[in-house]
Amino acid sequence: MDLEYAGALNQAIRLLSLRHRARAAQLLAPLGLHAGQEALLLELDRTGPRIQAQLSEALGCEPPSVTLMTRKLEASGHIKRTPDPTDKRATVVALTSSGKALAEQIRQLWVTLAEETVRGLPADMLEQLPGILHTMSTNVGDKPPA
Amino acid sequence: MDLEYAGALNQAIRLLSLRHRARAAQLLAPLGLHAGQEALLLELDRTGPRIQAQLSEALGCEPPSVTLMTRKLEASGHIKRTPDPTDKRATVVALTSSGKALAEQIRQLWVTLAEETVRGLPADMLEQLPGILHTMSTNVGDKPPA
DNA sequence: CGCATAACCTTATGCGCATAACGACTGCGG
DNA sequence: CCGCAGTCGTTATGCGCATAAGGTTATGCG
Repeated sequence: MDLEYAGALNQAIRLLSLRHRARAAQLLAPLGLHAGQEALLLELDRTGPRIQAQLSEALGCEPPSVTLMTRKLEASGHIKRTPDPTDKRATVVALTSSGKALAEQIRQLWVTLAEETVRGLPADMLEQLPGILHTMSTNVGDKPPA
Repeated sequence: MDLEYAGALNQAIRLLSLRHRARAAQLLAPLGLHAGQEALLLELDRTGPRIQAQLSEALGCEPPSVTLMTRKLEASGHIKRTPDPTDKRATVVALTSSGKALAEQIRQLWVTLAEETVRGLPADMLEQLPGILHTMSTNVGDKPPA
């Protein structure tokens, strides 16, 4: 692999990360949300109440991050945290009604963001793109099987 | 645009961002670097000494971030910050010899990271990929011309 | 020439993410 | 039944990033 290609690729991924996240933050700000929180709300809306460990897995971030995010979203009134009756270690996280409403708005914003992001790309690329991105994620992200 | 497609796309970008950055951090840790610092060193190595405002522009992050990163890299001995003789507001940032050596190592690691990232993708996609990513960055990132 | 505006940097503060270290609980093997 | 490894969550700490506000120097315009 070429030094120049590798640099261009990594730099492109880094820039896309920064800008996509920044744009998401702009769109989410009117809803009173910070970038990253939307994923948690969408996941809960998609699958129903879940344990924090499951959220951590689904969101691709570590348990301490989930602890803080859930605390803040609870303070904002969008989720509710209750002790799991069957496992005294765990706490289940569920959407409140305001959280459900917010999830719906986020989905609309995400259409806007996605359209904006892929503007000008050929149609056949649009088909492949999610798969490509997913492949790269798993290539670079799967836990060491130890 | 489809709600489902938009969700998948944004989620894929978010996950790729997290994992690619996390993997970069793993690779950079043995060099004593944190993710994000490598871009600054590579930029300096590519273009020579620069003003912080130029770095801010090149890296795609805000001036306060550059201030902190440069302070820490200076504390690590990899760069040197000196007042600009022709503009008393500005400070020019230059690589030290240890910084130059580090930049070379980073370039090697980036080949590793890039190869890992695109593993399994078809060759014609590899050609288009940097352009695609760049297009998405600029789509979502250009400053409002205000 | 003088003054308002703009550019460069810094400080303060806050969020999302990470790792490390810890206490609480579960559940399995002896 | 008990002890111990593994799981769930939390706290503490640190980094990269952001925005907001302020100080200093440069510059362009009347």
